[in-house]
Amino acid sequence: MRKSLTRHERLRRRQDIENVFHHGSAYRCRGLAMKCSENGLSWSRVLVVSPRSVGKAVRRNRLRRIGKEIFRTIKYAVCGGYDFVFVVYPGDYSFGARRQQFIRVLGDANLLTIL
RNA sequence: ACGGCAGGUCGGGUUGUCGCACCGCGCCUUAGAUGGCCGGUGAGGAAAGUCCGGGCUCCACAGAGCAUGGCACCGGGUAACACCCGGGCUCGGCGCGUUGUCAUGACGUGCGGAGACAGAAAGUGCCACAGAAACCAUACCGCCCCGCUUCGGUGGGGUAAGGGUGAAAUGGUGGGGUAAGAGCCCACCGGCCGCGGGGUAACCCGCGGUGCAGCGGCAAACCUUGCCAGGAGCAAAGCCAAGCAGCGGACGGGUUGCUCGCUCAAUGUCCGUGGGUAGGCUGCGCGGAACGCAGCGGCAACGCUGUGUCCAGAUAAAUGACAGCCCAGGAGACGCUCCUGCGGGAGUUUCUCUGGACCGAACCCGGCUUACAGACCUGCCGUUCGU
RNA sequence: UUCCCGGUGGUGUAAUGGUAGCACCGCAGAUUCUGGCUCUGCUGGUGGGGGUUCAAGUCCUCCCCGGGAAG
Repeated sequence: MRKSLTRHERLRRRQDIENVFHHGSAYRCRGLAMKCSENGLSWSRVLVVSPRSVGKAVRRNRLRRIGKEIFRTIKYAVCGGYDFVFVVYPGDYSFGARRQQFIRVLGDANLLTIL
């Protein structure tokens, strides 16, 4: 399976994002929060966001990119048909630790097919 | 060699795997830039703060003035500026020379530095406390003269040199003069006025006159003078499809044969128009105040000419993840070399560990300001070593 | 992205350019058998740097922090 993460697999419209934030189910662990809701499509869409408390634009951009990278690499195991919003909180975590956070939160939501 | 100051340049590189965005009249595919392949490109010196100045867009606009805001030595640069360059003046620093003092100094000159540097003889206002007095008048302690005196002082007058107050006290220093004093008089310095010379100008130099009652400070207080500014900002603005609110028109039942009128129900259906917001496209990055190199002009900022290059375009917002090697830098270990005051210090091969700051384009430029690990270059200063 | 406000002790607020006050809180003492109330005293502040001025919380300028508006 491909490991890409194209424009269609990202949440881009303001209306869709507001919808997930207001009506989605919430899951969280230390360092990460997730909201998701069904989108009626055959594939999933994702958005990674870092709050103001992380720091300045450089640090927030970097956290967001790491989050996108993690989702890209574990995408093959995630159920389709959902919109995800990940909120990445600050903390001194390695790439592997961040990856475990994503897997745990998705597991709590019962949206992992294998593993 | 080390350290400091000032100015300038740069601000990690490279390989592999996976991944992202844009571009190509590239190729395949598809109803269709739908998907794929190939190739190219992909953050900064500050992209930051949003403090100035422009371009660009729309609105307003006959012309002029007022208000408001900004700027303010002079000349140049520039599209423009509160920026830059050169010059002047003032201030303070260091060095040198002359002169003087018990001492601090004064003057001249050189170097490098700072300055929002128009006007306080147009007017208004403020200058707390202290002080006699803070700008229009004058005297607290004093000094001097005259009178009285119980010899302690006291009354009248002159004076502003000395003391005192204060951030600031009516030009400064020295001499003459005087009852004591005072630009009262003189010399020098300062100020003002006039003339001459130099300079585009700011300003400078020289000569002469004037005792200087026009003369304190504050304009980042009001203000005056001169100059410059119409307002908003790419979320500007334009276009596209859809068509919500609204607007216009058409379409009902009953009463009667029909029309008007009245009444009832529906507050609907269809057509047209359609502001704003949301969506898409343009604006938006191949031709510009662009960048590199060379030549010429200019003290310089900068300009001109020639030649070459095309160099990010995202939009909940593209440059990432992992691994390896190299390059700077830091720490440690075993050795080796040199110096030694025998405590140690300096340099270096190899190995190990560590390790790259400030920070993310959002219409685009020119500046300013602020943040910043480290490296390199140039100049000056200091210390040490060698010649 | 653009624009606009604000910052004074721990908290809430005053201050024509001229000694930074007031209230609550805190601390100490007095009063009380003890605590509270009350009384007396004290600690502690102009967000930071630079400039103008004799003198700056106030005027000018550059940063820092906080809040708000437009869509």
